[in-house]
Amino acid sequence: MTHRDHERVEKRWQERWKRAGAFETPDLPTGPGYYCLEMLPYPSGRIHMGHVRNYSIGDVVARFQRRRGFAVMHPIGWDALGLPAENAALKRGAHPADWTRKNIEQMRRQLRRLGLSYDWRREFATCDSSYYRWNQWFFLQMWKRGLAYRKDGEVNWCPGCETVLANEQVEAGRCWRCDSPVSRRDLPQWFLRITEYAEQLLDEMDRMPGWPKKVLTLQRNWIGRSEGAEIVFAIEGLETDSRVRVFTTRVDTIYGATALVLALRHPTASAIAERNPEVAAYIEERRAHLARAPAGRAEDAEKTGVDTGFTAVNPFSGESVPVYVADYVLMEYGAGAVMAVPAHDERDYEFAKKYGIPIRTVVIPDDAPAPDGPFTEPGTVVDSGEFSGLPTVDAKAAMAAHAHRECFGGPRTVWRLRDWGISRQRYWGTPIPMIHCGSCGAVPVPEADLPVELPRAVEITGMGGSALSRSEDWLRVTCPGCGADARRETDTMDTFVDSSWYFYRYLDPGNDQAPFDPKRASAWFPIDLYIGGVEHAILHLIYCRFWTRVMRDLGLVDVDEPVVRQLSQGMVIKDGAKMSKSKGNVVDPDAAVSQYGADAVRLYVLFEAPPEKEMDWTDARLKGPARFLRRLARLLPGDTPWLVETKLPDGSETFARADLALRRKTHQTIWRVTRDIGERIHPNTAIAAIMELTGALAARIPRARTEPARRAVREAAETVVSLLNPMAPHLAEELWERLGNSAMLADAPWPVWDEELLREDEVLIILQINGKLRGRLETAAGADREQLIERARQNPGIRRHLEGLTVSKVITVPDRLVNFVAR
RNA sequence: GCGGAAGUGGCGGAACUGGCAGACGCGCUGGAUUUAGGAUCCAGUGGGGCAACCCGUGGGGGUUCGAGUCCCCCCUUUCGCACCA
Repeated sequence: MTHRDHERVEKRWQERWKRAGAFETPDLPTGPGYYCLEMLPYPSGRIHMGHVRNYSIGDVVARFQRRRGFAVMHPIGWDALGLPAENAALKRGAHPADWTRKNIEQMRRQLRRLGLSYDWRREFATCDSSYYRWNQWFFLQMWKRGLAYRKDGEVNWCPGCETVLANEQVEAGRCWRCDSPVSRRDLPQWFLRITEYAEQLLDEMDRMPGWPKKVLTLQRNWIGRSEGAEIVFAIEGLETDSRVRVFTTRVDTIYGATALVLALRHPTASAIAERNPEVAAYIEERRAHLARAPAGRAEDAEKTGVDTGFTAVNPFSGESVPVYVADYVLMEYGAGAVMAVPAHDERDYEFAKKYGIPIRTVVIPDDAPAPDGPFTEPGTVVDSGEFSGLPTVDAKAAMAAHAHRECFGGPRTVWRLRDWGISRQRYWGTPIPMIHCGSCGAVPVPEADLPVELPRAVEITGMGGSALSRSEDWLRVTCPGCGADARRETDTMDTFVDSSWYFYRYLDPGNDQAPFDPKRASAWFPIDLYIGGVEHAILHLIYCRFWTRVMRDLGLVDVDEPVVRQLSQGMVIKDGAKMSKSKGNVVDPDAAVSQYGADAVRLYVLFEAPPEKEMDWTDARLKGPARFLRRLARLLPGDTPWLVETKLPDGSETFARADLALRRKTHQTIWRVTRDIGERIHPNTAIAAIMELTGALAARIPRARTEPARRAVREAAETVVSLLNPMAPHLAEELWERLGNSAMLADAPWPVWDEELLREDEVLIILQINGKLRGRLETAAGADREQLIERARQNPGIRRHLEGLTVSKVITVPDRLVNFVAR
């Protein structure tokens, strides 16, 4: 096989597979099924190396499991809604739909060139209304159950373009297009009540051994369960709404509370502001300031606040403490108010120092001296009435219980996770199926009217809000409730909605009665392996877990979790940096495939590093795997015509030592590769093992003159080709055929190893004195311990070093080592 | 600051439950073939030493007959989160 042959060979096999429908999967598996899934790509225009890596890894597993006898579900589709399509529309005037379709065409061609074993009949794009109508349907189900609701939410607002901006459109606090300073605005937004599932989502993670620890940790932190207590303080002299709840994880420090601090947006802060112009002015000034601040929080910003003049009663001590309004208290977390304990909290300490709030120590360290600043560790409670003398842990429990008894609070758990805001003021997304009616309010679109399709004729200007809000024909409807004139909701859904359940749709992409047939879901789910980039460790991988639970509660699926095993593959970088157009370090997969072939490119990305690690693309290294493939192609059958005629060993042969050694290597390699792919998902070491076997095979071929020798060679040759198939499928098929096999390798069963041949009969024993290597010993496996020690003593290295020493003990590991402990 | 992960030849990386450190590959050196090669083949390749040997998995301690692997402390690099009470 010459340099240029790969193109012909690869095209040939891609056509064969297609013609034979080799990778088409039945809707319901007849035997055991395996669902191998990779994250679907966004059709940005061209595939990049991250895709090549992701899909190559998935393809290895899919092809492997298929040959192991599973019905393998291995689909692909397009995450086709989203902002870039609108940006393209702005830049070059193409309609988002056309731009997207064109990109899909192009990228599909690129993926096909890689020889991936997808069942292409299941392909769909999330911008198909036949898909997103089910987003809408799910939304309506959630609305019915109170899982979807509308409330004010904060958005990035560009006053220049008069539009809402996504976070990534805000650059250093300014609009990416017109450079106006971006402010924040409260607008009504749609939310999904994911917090309802926070506890389940968190607890289940203890039972998800197939997920990377890293991902689980990220998700745990994101959900952020926090155990503490809620305590009610009464504000003195304020008639309306005078009770303020605070959340704390350190109730044990409550006797040290020397202030009550409210968030800027706290209702009580507003009530106070009505009476106190100074407070009102402060709140307004701060909120205006924060509105101008860049998206993301001002982390090291200096804390500011204002003394309201009001006081609140600490229900534990009965003491009155001043009430402040300050910018460091978050309205969205806990109760939106905190008790300030400067002696035992960094932030309160900083705040108290600045405003002269007293610092009162109520917890002392158990063994260390008290620190200069706040003491935030657990210790022993002091000066705290009846609770004095208790260790922190006990005080927490006792005080929370006390609060509960006395009806001014009690134990409470709060979550960092917020409800999922799905509203986007965009055109190219799933329209939220709601109608606003003057008399009925927000009314759901009747299910029979779904899908609410995106109007094709819109003008995308990037100004003046979403294009939908300017699409009068589309906007105007009659209210399904009262028949009055009404308007459609113009917000569209976050595209994370699309990717939260797409993998169910692959099972039944043509279904127009339901999102999918539950029988199919039950047959294929949970997904056995889900591969994608680490960047989705949190959002996508939590949303899709949430969605599956909602679907479970709707009775659509019978699993709690969608994914058994998750693999977060590392990024592909170049010269130590992320590939990007601006850096000009993008490697185009097509160019590499044209030069070296899909097999070589696949082999390279698989071989270069284990999947979960970052991988630095280096052109020069691609030569290694490419060279290996070329060498193999020359070797088989090459100038070894007898290879095609030779049979496989059938047990009747008597093998010479070298032939037996080759057979051992063959079977050991089957074992290793099976484990490396099937269990560890480390194609890199699988490939190394195959290369080793190839080396042994190549060395043996010219010496194989007897029939048994040739059979051993034939076995090794077939094995190399067969094991290589998941990684380099085209060349493997080609060589398999050249070796005289008529059936496709894709349909051939995965090789099995002979246990007998796994074991070496000759072993190398390591000889040590006090753990230091002093000699080696070749011997038959299973040698007797005493004999082994005797033979070890004869070893020149051992004899020399044992001279003058007394052996106190000999440690042996059967078939491995003899270690003399001597002094 | 909090939390996680990782530090092994010139480079990417191997090393199952503690038992030959450096598999496999890139690169490099020497040789062969070649008009030429950024093609191919053979041999070598952790460091030091003529050698026997000695030293080597970020640094320092420890456990063990034996540590890349287990425990403690430190350093570095990375990735999340970031006023979450």
